[in-house]
Amino acid sequence: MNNNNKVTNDIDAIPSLVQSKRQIDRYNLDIDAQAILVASRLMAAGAKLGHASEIHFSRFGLSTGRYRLLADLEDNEGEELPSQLAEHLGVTRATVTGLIDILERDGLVSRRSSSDDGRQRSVILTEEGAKKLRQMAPEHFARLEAMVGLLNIDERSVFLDLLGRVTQGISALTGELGSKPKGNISNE
Amino acid sequence: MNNNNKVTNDIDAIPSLVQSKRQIDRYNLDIDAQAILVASRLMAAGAKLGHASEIHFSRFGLSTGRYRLLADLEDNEGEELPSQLAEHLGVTRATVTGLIDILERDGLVSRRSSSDDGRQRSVILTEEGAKKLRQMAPEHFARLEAMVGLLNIDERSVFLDLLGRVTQGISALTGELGSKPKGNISNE
DNA sequence: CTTATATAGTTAGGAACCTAATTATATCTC
DNA sequence: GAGATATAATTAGGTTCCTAACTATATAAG
Repeated sequence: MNNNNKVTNDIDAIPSLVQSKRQIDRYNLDIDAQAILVASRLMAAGAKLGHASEIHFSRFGLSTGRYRLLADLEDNEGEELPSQLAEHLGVTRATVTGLIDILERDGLVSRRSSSDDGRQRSVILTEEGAKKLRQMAPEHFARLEAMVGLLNIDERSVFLDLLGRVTQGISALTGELGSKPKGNISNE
Repeated sequence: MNNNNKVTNDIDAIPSLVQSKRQIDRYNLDIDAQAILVASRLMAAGAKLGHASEIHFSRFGLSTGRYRLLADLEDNEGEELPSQLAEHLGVTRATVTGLIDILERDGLVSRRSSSDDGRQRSVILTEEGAKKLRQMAPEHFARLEAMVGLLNIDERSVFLDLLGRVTQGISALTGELGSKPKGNISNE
């Protein structure tokens, strides 16, 4: 029952429609229970994916954030400023500093002071860092592809469309009540 | 350019299809770029939602985890064991202990030793905790509903179906290479 | 030129969640 | 009933990311 319990744990954590209904009914709110279910399921999925992602990257001695930093470096000729990395990854500069610290310690990137602007210290993908990316690519991408393997091509397009719109809607959580979501999303 | 920068940050962080293509092409892998895009977008959405959720609940003096614990208590007649809570929330018992500590400090729950089993200490939703849930319900659910407001009823069903299948696929990240995803998901 | 202000990166400290070890109680097995 | 084993909750310490404060350099205003 030990191992079994862990699996059950994940599955039981999936929010149900009856649960959503019950919560709404309790306060006599005029809310669509399925909408709440969508929100709850997306949160659960996001948390699950985040956790799985850390496990995935830990096999290569990386974390999700450190992999994303390396990949972004590779995508930019192997050299970027910390501020650019922060923007690309959608994290703060403070977080980038921490990611670089560990990657540098492990020899996957190095720091170089700029002569143009004494405040800047650009980050460089080392040969070892490039090798790491090369080595993990086949397994990494195969697993990502397998993850969406239960969806066919058309379904993937639909999913991207719907996910994009829900993602826009996330601002409803943080913005002013009753305001329309803003920001645009393209598939290119 | 200060405030503007923060908004741009989020938007730029959205992964693009060309980016996925470039990464796959670099290593001559036989992988569907759109599949990688789906995976990347879902990760980005999950992270964004997680962050927004914390901001949302902080308005009520709660965190996402602490709210979920209160809501689960309310859904179970206001009394549960920490181990049950851990299972329902999909977190470890250690995490539940930490959540309870703060909720108890704030007077929203209390702990009671069981006479049945001396190891158990059940958690009770206090009147103040119930009041907190009552007070936040209208705004909380209205915001959740608004979040999926860009999807009509049919689209919500489709999204739930597709999200469910992708969620099943997440095990491809953690499981053995080439193994089929397992576990079932119902909409009830 | 000097003072004020903006910007790049870092440091310090905090929140949320994790794993592993610990403590206390319960339940088997002989 | 005594010793081994299992279970409930907690504690200790680590990871990831955050905000806010700080340092150093660059730029603008007088």
